[in-house]
Order: sequence, then structure tokens, then C-alpha cells
Amino acid sequence: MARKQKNLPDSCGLGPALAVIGGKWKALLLWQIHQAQPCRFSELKRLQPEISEKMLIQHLREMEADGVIHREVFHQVPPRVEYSVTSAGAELDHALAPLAEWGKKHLERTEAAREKS
Amino acid sequence: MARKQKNLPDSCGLGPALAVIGGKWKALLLWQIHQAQPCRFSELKRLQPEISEKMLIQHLREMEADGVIHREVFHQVPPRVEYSVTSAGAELDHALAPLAEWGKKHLERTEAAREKS
DNA sequence: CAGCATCCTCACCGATACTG
DNA sequence: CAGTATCGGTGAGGATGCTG
Repeated sequence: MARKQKNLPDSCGLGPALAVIGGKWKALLLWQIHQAQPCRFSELKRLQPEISEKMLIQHLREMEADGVIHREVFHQVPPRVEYSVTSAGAELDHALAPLAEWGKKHLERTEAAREKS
Repeated sequence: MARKQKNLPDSCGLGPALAVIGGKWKALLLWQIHQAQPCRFSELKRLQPEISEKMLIQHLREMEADGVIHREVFHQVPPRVEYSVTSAGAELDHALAPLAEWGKKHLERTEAAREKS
């Protein structure tokens, strides 16, 4: 299990949820895996070049431990690993949608406010 | 404006949203203000004794700058300040609800898994 | 009552190099 | 290809004391 990176408060269910998607890239990763599943490690690297290899693995491992993504290893040479979202992950992705909507609206609002210059 | 505490990615609207509620206690604070508004500074301290005074103020200020809560000062002795959520804040609270639901379910799932010991 | 100022820690995250 | 290992920076967050 991902060590609760910050020991978030867990009243009202928000704490646990934020513990799962609170990493710097986790929400984005979940979203992208959900779009392009099943997808390989290198694919994720291509999709999000900004993220370092270390954080990519680390976040993937934590999300796997949290049961929101699934990791399937094909024992071949060269190695091949595919990531996909679990049902819990899909639900989480759904729960994230309204938040993303709000984020967009909020961006528009703040940009509209800034153009009063 | 709250300096994006971590420089979160902002594709798909999730970045901006997490920038607003990404602080350790922000989501919880928004939720509690929404429940008990209008509420005073000391009331928030009582409701959430775990949070330090510094973080309380800091988060309140950032959320005010982000336009999700409103801060009203009554010029009296002793001073009196009341916090309430703005309409944007109420929308955000709404968008947070599915996430909180998911968090609860996730807690149950992980606890059920743990009791296999 | 409702803050502000300071110092300090530590865990998140990045960069780089190496491996099965 | 898909990782692992290690070193180090940085800044969010905690503790404490003071003020209008």
C-alpha cells in the first residue's frame, strides 16, 4: 500500500481518496491509462514525457497496491508489461470527472478575471 | 492566488482543481465551512483541533484567493471574522461528493481485505 | 479573538547511473 | 524493454512565540 504520503485526515472519505490520487501525477496517469488501456510502460512514458521514470514506476506501483490499476507481466524477451485500470479504478475515474469539469470552469473564471488588466 | 504548491500538470482540468484542494486540509476545510457556514475562525479551530493555526490561516487565505470561500471582517473589539463558501466553492463541494463516496467504499474494500489475517 | 513571524524537519520529487 | 539504486534539493507543513 502506498504509504499515505502525507498523513491526510480521513473524516468524510475524502482523505483516503486524496491519498490515492494525491501524488503529483497520479490522477493524470489514471486518466491516461483509462483512455489507452491496456498500455505498456514505454507508452506511458511517451504520453507523458515530463514525468521521470522513477516517479512513473513509483506511482504505478502505489496505484497497483491501492487496487486501482492492474499490472500484467508477459515473460518474454524483451520484457513486456501492460497496465490497465481495475473496476475500482474505473469508478475512481468516474468520480474524478466532476472535479475535472470544475477545474476547467475555474480556469475560465480566473482567466476572465485576469484579462481586466 | 495560491501558488500551485506543486506544479501540477493541467491537462484535462484536474490540475487546477487539485491545485485548489490539494493542500493537506483544504478539502476538509471546504467541506466543514460548507456545513457550518457562516463560521468563525475559532469555530474552525474547534472543529478541527489537529490542524495548526498557521496552516488553518494559510489554507483559508489561499482558498479565498482562489475564490472558493468568502471572508467577512467585522471591525469590532474583540475582532470577529466569518467564513463562508462562495458559489464556486459550493460547486466545488458538489464536485467533491462523488470522490468522498468513492473514498468510503475504498476504505471498506481495503479493510475487508485486511481482515483475511 | 484572530492572526503574523520564524525556525526547522522530512518526505516528495528530480537527476543520474546501472541491471535482468 | 522495463525497471532498480542512490544522492541530493526543495518547499509544504509543524512548533512555538508574539501582536493589534
